[in-house]
Amino acid sequence: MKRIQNICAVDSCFLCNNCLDEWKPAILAHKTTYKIKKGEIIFKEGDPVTGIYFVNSGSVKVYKKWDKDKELIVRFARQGSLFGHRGLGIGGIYPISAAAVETAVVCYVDVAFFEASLKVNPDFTYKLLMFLTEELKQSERKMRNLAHMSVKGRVAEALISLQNQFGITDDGFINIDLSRQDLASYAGATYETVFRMMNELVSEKLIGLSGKSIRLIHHNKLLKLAQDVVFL
Amino acid sequence: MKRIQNICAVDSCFLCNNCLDEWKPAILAHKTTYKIKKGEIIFKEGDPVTGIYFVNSGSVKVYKKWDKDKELIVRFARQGSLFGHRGLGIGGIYPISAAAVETAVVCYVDVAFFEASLKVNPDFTYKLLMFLTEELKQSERKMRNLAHMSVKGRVAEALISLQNQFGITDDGFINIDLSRQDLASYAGATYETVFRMMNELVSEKLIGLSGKSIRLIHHNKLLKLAQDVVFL
DNA sequence: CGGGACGTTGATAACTTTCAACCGGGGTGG
DNA sequence: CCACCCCGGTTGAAAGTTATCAACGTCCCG
Repeated sequence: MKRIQNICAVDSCFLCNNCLDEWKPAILAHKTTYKIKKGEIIFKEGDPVTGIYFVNSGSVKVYKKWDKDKELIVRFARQGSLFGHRGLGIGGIYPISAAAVETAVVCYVDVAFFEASLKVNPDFTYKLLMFLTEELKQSERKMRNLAHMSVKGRVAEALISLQNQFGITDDGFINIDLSRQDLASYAGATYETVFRMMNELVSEKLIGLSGKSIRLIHHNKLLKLAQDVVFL
Repeated sequence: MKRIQNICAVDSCFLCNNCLDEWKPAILAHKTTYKIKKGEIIFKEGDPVTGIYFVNSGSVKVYKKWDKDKELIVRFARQGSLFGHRGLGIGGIYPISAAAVETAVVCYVDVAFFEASLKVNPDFTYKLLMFLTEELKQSERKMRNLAHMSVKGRVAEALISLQNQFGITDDGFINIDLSRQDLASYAGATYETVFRMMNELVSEKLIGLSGKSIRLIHHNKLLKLAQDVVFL
């Protein structure tokens, strides 16, 4: 996690992009920028909260640990999104961990400044409110899936979700470089089980593989597999 | 769900309680009050969003359905809390359902008015933001538990959580009248399995039963059972 | 008195994790 | 340059957990 020159692309930053114009100079003066290497941990649950992060490029997993070598990936943050905001509110301790999945550039502001932004900038607060509402919907949806959906369904859902978030490359593969381990953590199941389910999906011709890359072939059947009552 | 005279206890209402004083008359003029009988459904996921509810008395379960006769209870709302706010944001459709667990009195304001409150009242928006942040923390915590914790642990966790939310009666029992079915839906497991786990907990003397009522006996052991790394 | 909802229990089936072993490739140190 | 090691991927078998099914009991309400 190396501090670098500010190269924040203002128009793809949640903070800059949703703020009053007159507040932007303050942001630019205040924030710092870091480059985070693939795999590097940014903060861990239990760490005292210092600030909020905004993703410029790359991708970051937000996760909760369990048992030293088990975790659940709660969501991914990528360009234009933020993380660390769960540190707000009571406690002053991050309830989750964050690490770079793909080498990332992030902007950082400390909590005090962030809260000042909220005070000064009601419209920003409102935007953040909407952002949290969406996160909460996703979160509860995922909760229900973990409780009731089979692993195969969850894998299907995870893949669709990844494609929605990261898009596809020119040759049609999901545009993210994710280890199988992380995929498993995202689907909320073990490595081996996810692997087997992937195999089934391949032989049912619902997805295609090329090395680590994954391509969705039969989007509709995948959706149906996830028995999805689409109230996204 | 019967409309009744406004009997809102201002000091236990999230809306009234967190708002500017000058906005309160507008609220009082605008809101309506309903009495909801035990078991009655207030809205279902998929329904178009009409407004936000604030709980005055009683208790309401917020849940997601699955499969006609399965559901997952996401949280409970009781005095001083609100529900239906997940209807905010894009979509205009409730992503969750709500029903009274114990006969409840709730205040209701329509979305337009609620959003007007947010605009007029930055401090209220901020409070709501904090509320959502806490909800999100809870939600993600529960997500992790569903993914990694055993049913027994989840039952323990559910009971502790219920006691924290609803407190205890004079004779030490958790102060909520909840069907086993709902308890199971809250813990995210089947009826029968939860039943068996309750039996185990009883014979381990961690909890006590009296009819439907439940008393926690060995709080610490329950917590440990839930292997809880307490970053609440 | 009958019916239905809820509670209780056991047997069985299905699903998922766990464990253990193997493979192949990339990087490292000798 | 090569042998080795370690990591991530792959596979099979066994164990453990949880859901499902079926049956029965009980209480309350109509």
